[in-house]
Amino acid sequence: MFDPYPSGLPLYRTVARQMLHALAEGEWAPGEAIPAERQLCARFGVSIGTLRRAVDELVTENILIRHQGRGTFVATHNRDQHLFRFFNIVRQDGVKNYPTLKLIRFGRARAGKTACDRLGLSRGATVFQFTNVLSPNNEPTLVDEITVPEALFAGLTGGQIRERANTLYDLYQTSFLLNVIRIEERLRGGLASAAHARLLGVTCGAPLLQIYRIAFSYNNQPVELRVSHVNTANYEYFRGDSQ
Amino acid sequence: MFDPYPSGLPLYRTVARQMLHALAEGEWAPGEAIPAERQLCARFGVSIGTLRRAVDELVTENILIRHQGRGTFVATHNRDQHLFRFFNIVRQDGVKNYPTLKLIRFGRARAGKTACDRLGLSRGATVFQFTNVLSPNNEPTLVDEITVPEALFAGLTGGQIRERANTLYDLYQTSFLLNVIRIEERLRGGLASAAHARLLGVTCGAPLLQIYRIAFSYNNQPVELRVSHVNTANYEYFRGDSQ
DNA sequence: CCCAATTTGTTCGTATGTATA
DNA sequence: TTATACATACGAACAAATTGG
Repeated sequence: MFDPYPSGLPLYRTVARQMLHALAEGEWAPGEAIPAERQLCARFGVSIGTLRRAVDELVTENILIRHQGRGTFVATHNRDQHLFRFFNIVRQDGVKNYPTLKLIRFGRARAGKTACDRLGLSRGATVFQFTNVLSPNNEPTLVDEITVPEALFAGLTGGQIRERANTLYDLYQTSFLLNVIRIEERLRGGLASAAHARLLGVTCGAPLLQIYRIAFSYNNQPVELRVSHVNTANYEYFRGDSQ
Repeated sequence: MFDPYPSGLPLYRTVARQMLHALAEGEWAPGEAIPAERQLCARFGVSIGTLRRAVDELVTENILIRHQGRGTFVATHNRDQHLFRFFNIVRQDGVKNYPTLKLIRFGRARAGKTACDRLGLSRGATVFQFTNVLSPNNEPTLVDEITVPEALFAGLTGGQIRERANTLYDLYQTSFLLNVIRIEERLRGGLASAAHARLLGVTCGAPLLQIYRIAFSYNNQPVELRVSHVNTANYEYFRGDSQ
């Protein structure tokens, strides 16, 4: 059998990569339990210690979740602990409230230059573009302009976005088998355009926080480009911990 | 001997806390190697596996650094890998360049209400306040307004800040035994005041990125409050990874 | 250049504890 | 209660990197 993982790596890391491969292939689906440790030891031909270390890696990356006595599960985007992992806007008094979401626009277009670069698309590729207004505590606070490749999101409709039961990333996960496991964000200060001012209920030229996000799935595949404009009069972007 | 760490915790965690205690007491100084694993096993009366797990915790928190064949060292703020751990401003073309720093103001005052709250000070406590302009690539880009408690920084002078060889946090570490190991940041959009506009070479009312930072040492002790105003015309705040 | 001592890194396995179904 | 699963703790054996002679 072909071993796609060059040696020279520690055994626990090659096991982790093999598990990542199984996840990317959809062998283990989000929300489901993966086989028990002993079975995985047999499958990969390693000791319990080595296997646990491999699983440790995927757990610290928030790809797997362990529950003592129950099993090890593929992380999903519909668990409360994870709702705020990719939503860093909190009210200045510290209140965390998941926002309501209103779809303003949905369309299909050819990707621009930056979208091609950021999403790794070839020129002329088509994308879906849509705009959401997010309102924590029913206060319109963010405008999200989102771009995703049609190749990965075949058949996506505005109705799916409107009628989704959980977060957008849960929709990506359940309907398109795309698991967002990592994001990169770049933040700047900016001024409200007329359109953004209207959507957020501020004056044109008011200061806004701008966030440029790329969301990645397995194998560092970019799946979403998102530009957010945030009214930080009563809210702020919070970053805890280090790293 | 009194055990300050209540049981019920796993053994490896109590060992990690005891090591943290030794670090906070200054028994192991920044840049120095801590005793070898076997010696630590003897000292704490645990097996090699348990000790390594305790060390693992401090390594993932960037408090210790392991080097195979050499030893385990207390992390410092003057290593290249760590220079950018707490400096997240990069040029939009991706170039990372450590900035030159110019001290604009240095003074001593009574802490205001927010400073007392954030730094855990009692009313009327005195603080040092100083202002820096940071210029990556010799372009004035950030204004940092910094507040630190006099109780922790006894004798701090503007000269020390000007003549420091490395980063500010290296000065905190070497001169005041304060190790910044974690930060919290809150970001907002704002407009340039006249003073900030002059320092950054922008027009009054230009959009700026505002960063409110609290820096923590061991035991979650806050040691510094910092408000940054960033001109993001050519630079941006970058956040990689997840967590 | 090689050798030996030291130190951390990896892999193995066993035994026991704790949580869940 | 019982069975299963993950969590903790122990320690042996060997590999790999570093240092100093």
